[in-house]
Amino acid sequence: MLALVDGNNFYASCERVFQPELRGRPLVVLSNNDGCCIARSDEAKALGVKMAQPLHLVPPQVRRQLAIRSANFTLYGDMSGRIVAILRDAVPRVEVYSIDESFLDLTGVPDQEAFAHTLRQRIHRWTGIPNCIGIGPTKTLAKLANRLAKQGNGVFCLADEHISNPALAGTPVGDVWGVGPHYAERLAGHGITTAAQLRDASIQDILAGFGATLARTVRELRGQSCLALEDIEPDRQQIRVSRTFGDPVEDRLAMGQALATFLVRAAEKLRSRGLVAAALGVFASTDRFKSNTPQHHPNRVVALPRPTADTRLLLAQLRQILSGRFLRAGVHYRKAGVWLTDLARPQHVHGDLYSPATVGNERLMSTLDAINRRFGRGRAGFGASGWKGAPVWKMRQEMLSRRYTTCIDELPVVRC
DNA sequence: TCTGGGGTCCTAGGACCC
DNA sequence: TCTGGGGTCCTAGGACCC
Repeated sequence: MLALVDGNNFYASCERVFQPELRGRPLVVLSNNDGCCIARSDEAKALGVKMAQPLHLVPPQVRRQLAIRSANFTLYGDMSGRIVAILRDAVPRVEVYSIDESFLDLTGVPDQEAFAHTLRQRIHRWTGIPNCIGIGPTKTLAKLANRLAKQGNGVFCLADEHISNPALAGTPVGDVWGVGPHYAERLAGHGITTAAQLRDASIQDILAGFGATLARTVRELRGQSCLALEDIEPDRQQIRVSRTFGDPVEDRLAMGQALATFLVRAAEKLRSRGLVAAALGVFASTDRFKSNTPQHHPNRVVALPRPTADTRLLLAQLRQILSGRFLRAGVHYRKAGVWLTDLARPQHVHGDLYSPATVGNERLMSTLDAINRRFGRGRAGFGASGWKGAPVWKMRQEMLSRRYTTCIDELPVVRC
């Protein structure tokens, strides 16, 4: 049996831990650049705020009632780590599925429901994050059980004998993990609108009409495990860093500095995972919502001469891309990003007979990383990123809370 | 005025091989 | 009039996830 532990309204709950005045109030957390609502407290959901709804499309009378925060991923990432530490202490095998969800292998746990109740309370007490736990024989059923737990008392078990129970008949098919809006609509055309109907559909029909992924979901709903617990995280295939700018950027120099900043960050992520990249991609785009202005969406991928994790070599490639006709003069770009692909462990890279398989100065990079780890991200950097004050391309974050758990100057103060 | 960021997997079709 | 069969690899696009 597997358990899925999920933080309730996770980002909103993280904000509430350190800002008690937000408790009981309708609260939304916005995406980067203060664009969309990506987390909502129960009270905000009750007011009708939708997931990923742009804030400016929330009706003014609703918006007036909302407490609003900019996304504070530094805080959420740290809170997530605390929860994972509790989980790893409780069971040997944990798969961290996302920032607020983990799968647990409950093999060997005698009374699983009692265990889940205890664990749930411990997480709440030790971190302040309310959470729910779903238990089921497959990941898909554990996900579904988690959803049912949220409607009930925080823990729900979909044991084998219950897989045919009314819970699945009462669950819209679109709420099943792996069924998105597009599939849900097409399934409805086949008369399948509930989880129970999907479970009972013909595997052949689903395979032919929707492909292997959804057929696997059907099997999982029947209690046949098709998705293993991945407690050893597989290596990334791609690392991407991109941002929407607070204001459109026309200036080539500013665009170059923005892209260099993203690339520096991507290379840090690459090294932190012990990988090298063999290809670099760069893109930029104009505001797709402004159809009356000139649109341009340049996108280029280059193979690197040799795989590397050296920021300087990557920046040299970026410079080369930008020296061509990548950007157009006079165009206002709204978003840009870089991605590193064809990732590999350096010891697995094939070289040729006469030259090293990978290139780059590892000692220099690890020294740089050590400095930034110790003194804060960006303390030592590269001229290409720009250095004179706040960049013109910075994102909008007008309601950002403090880094309560990761910055010594921003710790919460308790008075009594 | 204002619309996120970062991932994965699968499939169909084209190019190419013998 | 007549034009095979079987395979791999790559890529773009679509679907999904949080």
